[in-house]
Amino acid sequence: MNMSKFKQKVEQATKIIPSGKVVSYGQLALMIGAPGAAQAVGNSLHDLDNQTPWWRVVNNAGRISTQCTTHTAKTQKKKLEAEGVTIDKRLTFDIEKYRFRPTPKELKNLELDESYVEEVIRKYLID
DNA sequence: GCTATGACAAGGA
DNA sequence: CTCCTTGCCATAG
Repeated sequence: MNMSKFKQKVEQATKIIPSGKVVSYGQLALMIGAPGAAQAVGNSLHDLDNQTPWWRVVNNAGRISTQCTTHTAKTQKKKLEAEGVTIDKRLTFDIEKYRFRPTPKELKNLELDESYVEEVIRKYLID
């Protein structure tokens, strides 16, 4: 299968998200070395199969925003709740409470150079 | 190579 | 807080 490097990284990054944790599309974009590609990330997730925990990726407002018919918001909510994430009826929740903050080591596994990793750390791993 | 599109993000009304 | 506009990036045609 011809999968672009971008998609491969999206898949890889998604798979390192622990159960019960979530990341935003923009955050995932940063994790794979594509700052600002939040929308492209969401687009790629749509193509990936169900082996990848796509439900752990939400928008930065702490809200489930998918309208996809095969990966419905209802399904995503259900899966997240099964992992311990509390979500209200408006499909919103406290994202900061569950946000996954990857370690430098995990980021390096995604084939990123160290200087970039440090920049991401400054932006996302600081308390 | 250019244009349109989309499971986004941030700021203004 | 919700709705709308503008900006970004990676694909499809």
